Amino acid sequence: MHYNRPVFSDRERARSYAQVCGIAAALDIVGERWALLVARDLLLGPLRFGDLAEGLPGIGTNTLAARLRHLETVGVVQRRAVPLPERGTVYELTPYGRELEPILLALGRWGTRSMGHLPAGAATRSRWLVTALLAFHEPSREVARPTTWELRLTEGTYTVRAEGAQLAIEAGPAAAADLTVTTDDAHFQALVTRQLSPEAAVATGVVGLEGDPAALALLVDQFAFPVPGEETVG
Amino acid sequence: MHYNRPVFSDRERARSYAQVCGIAAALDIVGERWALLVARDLLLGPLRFGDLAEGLPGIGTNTLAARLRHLETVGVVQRRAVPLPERGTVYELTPYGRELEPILLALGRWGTRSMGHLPAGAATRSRWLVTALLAFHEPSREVARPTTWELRLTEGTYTVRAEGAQLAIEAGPAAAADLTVTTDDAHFQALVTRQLSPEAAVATGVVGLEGDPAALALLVDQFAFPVPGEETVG
DNA sequence: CGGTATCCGCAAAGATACTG
DNA sequence: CAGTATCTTTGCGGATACCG
Repeated sequence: MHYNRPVFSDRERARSYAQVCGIAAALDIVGERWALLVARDLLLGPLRFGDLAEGLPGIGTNTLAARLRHLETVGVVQRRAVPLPERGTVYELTPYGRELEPILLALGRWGTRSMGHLPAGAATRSRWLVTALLAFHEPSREVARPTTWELRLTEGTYTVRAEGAQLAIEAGPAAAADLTVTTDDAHFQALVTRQLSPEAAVATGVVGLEGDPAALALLVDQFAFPVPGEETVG
Repeated sequence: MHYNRPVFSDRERARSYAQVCGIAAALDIVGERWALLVARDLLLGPLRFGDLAEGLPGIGTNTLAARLRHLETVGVVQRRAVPLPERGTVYELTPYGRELEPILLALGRWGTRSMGHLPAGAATRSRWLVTALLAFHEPSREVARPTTWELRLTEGTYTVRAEGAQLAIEAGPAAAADLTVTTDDAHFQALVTRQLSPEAAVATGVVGLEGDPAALALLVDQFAFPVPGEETVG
């Protein structure tokens, strides 16, 4: 693996902590406001500028552009041209940026216990819900054979694939899913947090299935979300 | 475990990402400038306001006070009165704050590969060097029997204790050390990064030992620091 | 020593308008 | 759609003065 040495601008140098410490160095790179949230939204695959902006309510296009430029300079994000017929540019994590994944997921588990402070009108995105699946995946719940689910949620479709103790999720439809689950974010969240049983979900019709119905319980079982209200900080 | 629900001020509410996402919630709490560095410096034990300020060059006492107030409100840090004869107040991590440790250490390992951008005059602290020991501790290098080292470095004394695959470090002298190592930060760093052999260190007198000299090689062996120049980003 | 309070200047961030 | 330009607001760093 080879990377370029990023050339820091005067501005970046001025804001640098300038400490001989790995933690401070990391924060020089991803410590600015919004930076880690950009990385979070890219965990499930490349996104266009507009999709990123929509997924970061309140960021302002100038700030987003500045962050992307910075993250590109330091080797966390890279731009890639999308070929015809779609055209355009997408942003994706570099291999180095992808190594933030376990850190982001651990941070997410830690922060979940402090979600009590969120205001009533807090923003919701399907992508964040799906990312939480990664965070609360329980490797010990191994699947007997490789299984693929397609999740059609409020704002998009995601593919979940389990193989042994491994779980991989990416944006987009599945090539060949064992089960396709169609529902909205709220009901899907109720499912994985065990506030809505798979049976009830199907019986009441709030969740639509296509494929092997038994795979729904298997999906829910892959995750160990904290019980709401327990061990909460704030 | 019970925590209070933090009451966010108007300012904090205004800066909140307000996203239903554990990662965003975590950044609402520790995402501001300096916040995670305060937590880092508290990993090895409680500190006074002045010690914190000294360990965060450039922070400004008002900003430090604001951060500590915030971290206290959200349940990451707590103030504690120090009894006589010392008197005063120290800040320490709460149990919730202590759970940041693995995250901070992982972030530090990640950021270490980007330390190439640091300016020539970057600040150095014994505490950060010792924290790096925690980050690069290699659990597979189990010690045959519990061993305690006392490190007398440039800016203070630290106690390292290994037991099986576990390693614990805290600020302050050891009650009963197998070996006391006296040297400056630069030579100690050279030791643990294997740029200076234990034999050479002792032979040239740049490292002073008191106790079982064989324990020095054992200490160095507990850590797997990345080889400088290899797999560097920036 | 252990902070708090205040003022200044700068740079980042938010909002919005605009352009290729 | 993918940004840039501009304006306003806010946070941060630095200095200093002050108080228990």
